[in-house]
Amino acid sequence: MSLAKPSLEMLRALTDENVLRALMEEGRLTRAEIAARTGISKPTVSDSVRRLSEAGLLADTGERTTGRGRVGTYYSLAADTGAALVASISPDGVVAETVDAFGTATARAEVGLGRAPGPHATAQALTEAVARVRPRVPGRLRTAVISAADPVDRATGRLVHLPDAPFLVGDLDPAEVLAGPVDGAVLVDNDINWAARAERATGCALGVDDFVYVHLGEGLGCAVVTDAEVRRGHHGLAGEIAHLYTAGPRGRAMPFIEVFAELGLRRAASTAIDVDALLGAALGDSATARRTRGALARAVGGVLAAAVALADPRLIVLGGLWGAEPGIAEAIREHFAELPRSVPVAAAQVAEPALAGARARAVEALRTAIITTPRPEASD
Amino acid sequence: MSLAKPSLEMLRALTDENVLRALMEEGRLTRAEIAARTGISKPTVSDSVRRLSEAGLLADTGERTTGRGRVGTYYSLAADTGAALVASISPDGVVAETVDAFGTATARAEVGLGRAPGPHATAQALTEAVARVRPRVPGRLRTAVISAADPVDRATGRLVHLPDAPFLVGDLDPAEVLAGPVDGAVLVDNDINWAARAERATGCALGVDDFVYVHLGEGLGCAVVTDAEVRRGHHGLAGEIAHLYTAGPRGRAMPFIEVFAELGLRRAASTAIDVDALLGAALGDSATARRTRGALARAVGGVLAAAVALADPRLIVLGGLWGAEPGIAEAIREHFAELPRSVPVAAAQVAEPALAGARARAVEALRTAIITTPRPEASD
DNA sequence: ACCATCTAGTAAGGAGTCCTGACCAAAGGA
DNA sequence: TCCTTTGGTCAGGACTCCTTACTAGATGGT
Repeated sequence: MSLAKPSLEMLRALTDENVLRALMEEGRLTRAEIAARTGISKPTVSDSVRRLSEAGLLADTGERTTGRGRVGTYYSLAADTGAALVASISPDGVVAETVDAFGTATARAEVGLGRAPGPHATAQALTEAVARVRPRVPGRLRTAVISAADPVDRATGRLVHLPDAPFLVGDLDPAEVLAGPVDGAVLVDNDINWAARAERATGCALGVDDFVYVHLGEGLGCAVVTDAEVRRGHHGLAGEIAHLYTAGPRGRAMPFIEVFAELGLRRAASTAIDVDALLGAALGDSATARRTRGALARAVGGVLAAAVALADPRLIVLGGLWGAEPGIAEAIREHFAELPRSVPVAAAQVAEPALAGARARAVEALRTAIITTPRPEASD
Repeated sequence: MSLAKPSLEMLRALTDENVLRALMEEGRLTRAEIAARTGISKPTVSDSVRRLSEAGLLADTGERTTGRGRVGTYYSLAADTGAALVASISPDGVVAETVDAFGTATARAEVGLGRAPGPHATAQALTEAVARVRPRVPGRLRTAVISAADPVDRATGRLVHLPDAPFLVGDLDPAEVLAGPVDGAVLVDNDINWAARAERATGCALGVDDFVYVHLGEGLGCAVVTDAEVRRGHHGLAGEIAHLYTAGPRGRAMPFIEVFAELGLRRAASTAIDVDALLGAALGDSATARRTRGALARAVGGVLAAAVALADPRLIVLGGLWGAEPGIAEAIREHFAELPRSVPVAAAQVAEPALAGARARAVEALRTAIITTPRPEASD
């Protein structure tokens, strides 16, 4: 039995939610406009606005309608309903932003990191970035959404290290670092998953319910979107494709990540791919470059075939430093088109994709937090 | 804006739904029992029962409470609320069942098929099976849920033929065949997907939200369950693993289905696996049998690794004629345990899994149909 | 045999929510 | 100045749900 019990209180809450959402989407509205937008009658809207104003969630903006007819009063969310924190964490540095319930970014700070910074320095950079945006926004930070360049454990939100995959950021628990400045829930996910959500919201996978986003950079990963959601799997490690068996050089079956070892394209003493070396070896018109491109295309093709077989996407999106490189992407596309059950391949197009995806979710989370704010019982 | 508009009608509908669901789960209840179960007050329940009785959805069963206190009246769903059809279609034959809203199977018929029957004979068998159960149930057949032993197109519900995969049932549109006897929606899905749902509901994957069900029989396939749902993908072809690249004999990368050609285990002039030959070649203690088992385990292991990489399941379930065969399953399990990121492997345990899964969904669909039955406006 | 006890269901009244339709207030245009 | 237009309020009514008190009818103890 997980069926909501009907009650008048529930109805009222639904009315208030309608009113709040209308204002979050539009910014400011008169009561008559809210009534027209939501389909709720004018007296009911007036009641709801009074309730929400008394609870401190709404406020008269002071603005008035102009034009024919009686002057109307514009209402908007109260100024102190709080903000949400968005941050992206990678070995290059930390970017932190705050957004309000209208989806507007209100502050931003970037903190760079030197070479091979380690988790301690990264945590400090995160703290620093948050400290820089914090004073520039009014109200509380009611929730945080974090993107990290490593796999994220779904249950704990901690970054995890998988065997034979590079640990780019390192052992870090963003929720712990943010426990001070943020007084609500902290949601952490992998940057590739956020990038996929961003491509679905505004990029080349606009509105596509089933697609696979393949990230080819220093690390290898992908995001699987089915039925309009990124599917994270039990531990949150869905899409960690380093160990997927594919075709290596000379037709041998081997884990995807091993292909780069065979081709001599991994960084020394690391499992990370040497992107500069890869681009140097694979671009151009020489016979060896063509051979390298072919080897990469076959290896990636095996991965794409696996994704198609298991997820049946409508589209495949290529992202990452070398995955989105036109010369290589074209080779992949050509090879993949030859395989049975090929699907369209597109290139990622959203700028700062991980941050964009996390930002959209942060707005949602903040709105939900505002709507579910416990309100005092009406009594006077 | 996809937010429900609040209204009193919606509240009443919710109350009625609570009452109906309580009765569907319990069979018969007095109004006082319904009130206790749902948390709704007794007068409100009485009102709802009166409404629903007048609409013909509920009826006094004639039974009365015994024991201390005033006699109570038992109510139950009306006898003519209809039934749902469940059918499983495979080259072996058709099994048809009807279920009522309580989840009880009320009639069953099986129609066998000869060797290589073809779609026409299969359609006839389906018609015949339905004709046999139809007279044994009162009321309409308000919905149908069908399991088919071939891939199913998600948009149309038709069976589809994939290159290099056996087309076991053949070109068939179950919805068309059933258009006469069934007057509601017809839902068609692959038998492997239904089997996975059954294992999640009552079998070895009980309550597991993320797992992969791998079917190894004449055909090859799998079902991917993430976030508690089977994910079908854009066309409904998620889990069609015949073309997935894996390790073949002598370490060569090749599509999964090709491994069986290399091992000489496919049926003549077909892409179907010769299960008898496979079991003959792989079982026993001879050196060649051990070699064959090893080759199969490596090939399946590559597929499992791909599924783990892309879906991150908590569990893998092996099903199908040779996948659930203990000797082979053990070889697969042993090999898979050696790979990085191994996860537990279990054997399927539900009997008639496809039918069981479809049956459960049929009950749900029927219940929803009854609850959303348009009811006459109260007016006298 | 009688009465206390227990339970299903009803009745009455009240609180709360939403809507319709009439009405009021104030500004712009004719 | 008067009419039109528009935001907002008021009054009344319909409806839903709940609490409290009560009735009906059976059991079980004394």
